[in-house]
Amino acid sequence: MDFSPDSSNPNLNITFYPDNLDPVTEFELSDYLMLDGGVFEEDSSSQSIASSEKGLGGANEISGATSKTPIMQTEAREKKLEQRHRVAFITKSEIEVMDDGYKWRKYGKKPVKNSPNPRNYYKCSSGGCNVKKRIERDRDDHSYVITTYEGSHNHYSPFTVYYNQMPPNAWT
DNA sequence: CGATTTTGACCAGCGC
DNA sequence: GCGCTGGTCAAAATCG
Repeated sequence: MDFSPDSSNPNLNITFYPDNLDPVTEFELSDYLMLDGGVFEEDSSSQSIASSEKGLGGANEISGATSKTPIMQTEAREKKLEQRHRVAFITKSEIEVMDDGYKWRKYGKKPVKNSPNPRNYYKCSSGGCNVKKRIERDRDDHSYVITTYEGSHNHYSPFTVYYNQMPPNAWT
């Protein structure tokens, strides 16, 4: 709420969603890793999240997801969290809250140990959809933002809907 | 006026 | 059993 989606967030754009990333996007995906907690059934939906639903996977190089990732630690606690699709992104951006097309409602904030930065908890506010999202800044580089999605949406992103309804060249 | 953020309290799991 | 940590809830406040 401390930011207006229009003026102060030039990087949050619809163009960010479709297949090809728009050059306009100000932040760069420096690193992204996918953590899938041992799901009961070979649920490939977690992968589709990374590739299609996020629209980022496509041509992205999964450049060594180990370069700078304190997240790897959390992998340990991953084991106890079963059946939870988790996708973690490390994004370089000044703005932590990125508009991925869904409506997120913040439901909590916590100070992180070993970090001066708080961590924010969001939930998808669409009816019946209980996807969670966790946003936190890197404690070393304040310019990096760690975003973790948990679960899969029951519905399409509003942006995706628009995209599907629009003629192929409506984005130029 | 409805929806969303804020913030502290509450709760559960884990380690010692 | 106790205390710590991370995660969630809920009531009040705020925004559009």
